[in-house]
Amino acid sequence: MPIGRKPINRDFIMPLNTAALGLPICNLLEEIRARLQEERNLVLEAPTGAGKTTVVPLALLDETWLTNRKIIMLQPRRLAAKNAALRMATLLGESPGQTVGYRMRLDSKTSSATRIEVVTEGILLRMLQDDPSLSDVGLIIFDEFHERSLDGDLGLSLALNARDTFSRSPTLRIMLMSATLGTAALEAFLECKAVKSEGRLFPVEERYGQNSKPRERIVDRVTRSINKALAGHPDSSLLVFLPGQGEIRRTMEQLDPPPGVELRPLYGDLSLGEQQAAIAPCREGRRKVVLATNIAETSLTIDGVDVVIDSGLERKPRFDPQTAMSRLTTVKISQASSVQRKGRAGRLRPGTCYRLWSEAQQEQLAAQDEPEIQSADLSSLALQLFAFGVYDPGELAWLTAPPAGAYQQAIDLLLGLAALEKTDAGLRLTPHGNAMAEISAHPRLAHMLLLGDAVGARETAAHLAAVLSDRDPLSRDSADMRTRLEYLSGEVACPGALRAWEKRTLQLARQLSQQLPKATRPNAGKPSYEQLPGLLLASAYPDRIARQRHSGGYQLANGRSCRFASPNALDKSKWLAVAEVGGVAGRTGDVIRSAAPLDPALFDTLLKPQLSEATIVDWDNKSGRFLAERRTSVGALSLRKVQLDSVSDEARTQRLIELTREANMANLSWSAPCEELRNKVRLMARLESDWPSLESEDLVPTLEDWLAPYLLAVKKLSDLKKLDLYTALESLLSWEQQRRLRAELPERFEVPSGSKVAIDYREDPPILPVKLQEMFGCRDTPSIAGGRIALVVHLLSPAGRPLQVTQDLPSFWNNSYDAVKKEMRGRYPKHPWPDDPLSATPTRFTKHRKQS
DNA sequence: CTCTCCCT
Repeated sequence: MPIGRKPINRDFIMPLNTAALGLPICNLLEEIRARLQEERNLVLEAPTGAGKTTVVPLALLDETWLTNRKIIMLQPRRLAAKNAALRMATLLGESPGQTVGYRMRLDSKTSSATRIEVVTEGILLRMLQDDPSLSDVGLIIFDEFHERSLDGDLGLSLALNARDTFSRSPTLRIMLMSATLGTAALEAFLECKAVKSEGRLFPVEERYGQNSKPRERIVDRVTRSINKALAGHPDSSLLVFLPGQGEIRRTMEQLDPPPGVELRPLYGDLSLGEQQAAIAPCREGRRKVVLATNIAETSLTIDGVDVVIDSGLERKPRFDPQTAMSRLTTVKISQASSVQRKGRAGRLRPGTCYRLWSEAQQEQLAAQDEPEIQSADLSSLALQLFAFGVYDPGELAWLTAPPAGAYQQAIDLLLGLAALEKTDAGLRLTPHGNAMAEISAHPRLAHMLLLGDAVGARETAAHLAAVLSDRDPLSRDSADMRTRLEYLSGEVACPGALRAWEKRTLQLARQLSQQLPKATRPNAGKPSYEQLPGLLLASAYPDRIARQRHSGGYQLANGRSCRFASPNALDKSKWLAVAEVGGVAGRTGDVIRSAAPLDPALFDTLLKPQLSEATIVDWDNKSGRFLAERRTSVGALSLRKVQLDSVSDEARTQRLIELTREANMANLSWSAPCEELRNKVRLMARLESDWPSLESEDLVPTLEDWLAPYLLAVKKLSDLKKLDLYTALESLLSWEQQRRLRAELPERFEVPSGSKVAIDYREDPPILPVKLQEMFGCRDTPSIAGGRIALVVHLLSPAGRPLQVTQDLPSFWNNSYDAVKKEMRGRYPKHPWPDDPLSATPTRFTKHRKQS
């Protein structure tokens, strides 16, 4: 025991908890202790109100396996972390910073005596970076793990990895605390059995909607429901869950509340004061209707509410790997979320929850929310992994693995920001990327900070990065990023309402600035003061460099179009560096939320690395030949074109391949022999391995390999049709394969009459169409490929009409021939219809010709 | 038809 640390009187604390607080979790403490004594992983399943956050860490403080190492408890939110530390410290008769401390960005209270640290999830990643073995930590508790935040998932995977990599004794213990749904997956992942606790909520009655007007707008349904509930619960305050600000505003416009009822909006964009006003209790004799977004589901609790009205909807961001942008979508909530929302009505006494959907629909909701890792921007995660020496996410164990598409997008972005480079041994972190990983901001912003430093604009870059890494209260009024910079630099006095924002943003900026490498001398050229905001933003968001269209609006380097939501002074600028783009899924065009003018002269200096050059070749109908031009572009925006004198064979071939690929090879002449070759090779591939595929879906991706040599002769577009496709296809087969193809799958088959009948390879199995009389005496079904493929024999009448289709000739002679003979003898009397076809002489002629 | 929540 460290000198000077007061021994903790657990006997005093625990009875206090049990008796005074009556927390259900207290009955399970002995079991939790016993389990952690034996096992290194534990899942604790406990609903809200069980008291786990306060009681569990304190109860484990004196366990011998801790060997004086710390307990780290993770919280998804700053306020919750601070509150948890405060409650625990109070129970010990201390204040935060003694035995119990907390740490979060820009705010911490810890000391050398601190044994329990409550930290936000992002801090754990920084801790791991400082000490990858976590040598002074004995237990990590992930609280509210069911929320499945990106940092929580990543922190768990990295903590498990740290334990495996630096195995020591006693080992690091890991505990997940989660709400009641979905713990089975956690148990399986950590190979342990959950300890389950009761909750402490009052019963809440669930009332489902009738779904009588399914097409009614959500705002109208909510309005009706609020009016009904206000009448039906004359003394109650209401909490209404809506997806977003728009619905809150429209509902408030429609409502005409009775006297004594106050309407209070509540969402994250409101200032702290406005949020507190929404939560504050009413004056005596009055009641309130709080119209809230998801902020009231987890972050803020509203006391004095015993009726909840749940629209069943929420807005969620969805990262689109195609455009590297997140956009908002309105989606149905999960069952877990509906339980959480309902619980808000039962905190102090029994309550009622109105759900605006039917009981049958409840069953169809997803059981739980999708883990954030499945729909998030993964560029930060990818950079962190590389900084930890994890070059492939597959090296870690994941509860939910990062999706491949978004991960690849993240890698592409990091390559574009020069954080990664390709080497013969695969992708590696560059020194620049290493410096980026040290900075606690999105990789785009970290890159911008380093560039700002290199052009002698460290402070401006830090101000911009700070603005862009947090909620931006100015975005409603102004899209021009320069407005923020003027406030933060002190050039323009900041309005009083923005003082809190200004203070926090400057704090953030200072921290970011301190994370940059020590004073490097500006070495990358000197932009002018006017050029700076645009340059910095364009370095962070090169894919959102935008150029005005003649028709108005802008086109982005990523190919999409966007515009300002309302007339804006910025649209005098032909070029913009756009930072944030908004827009709701399903609506056409995106909205520019923040941007700065961009000086195109920078493309010749500091932004030169963003340019790409390409030779574009195309067929020119007028001159009847291929023309080439050299094109300089920023992403999808073309800057300059220069006509070239001649077209190289290589460039022309490449263009022809593109055209062929776009046409899915329909621009080539697929003759009957080509088709037959393809059919035959398909047959052989079914019988044997090692045959190439001539299917379109396999040929199109490999056009460069097999078609390119034949394209050298194609000087005009019309030459494509003359190209010898058959030879090109055949060359995909080895000589031996070509020989065997002819031997195994012959063009013709010799039937008993001596005719050499063409086999029809268009069907599988192939068809042998032959006059019935020519097959007399044939006891076995004809076959090819050394007897491995029985042909489908189409037995034809003398007029060439199919009489019978069979793959079993003996059975035909035995069973069906007699009936065919009876019917046909009258119609074709000149042809032979013998009683015993197997001993008759096969012939292709009539009786008369046969005799002659 | 003016963007959910959260964090280094």
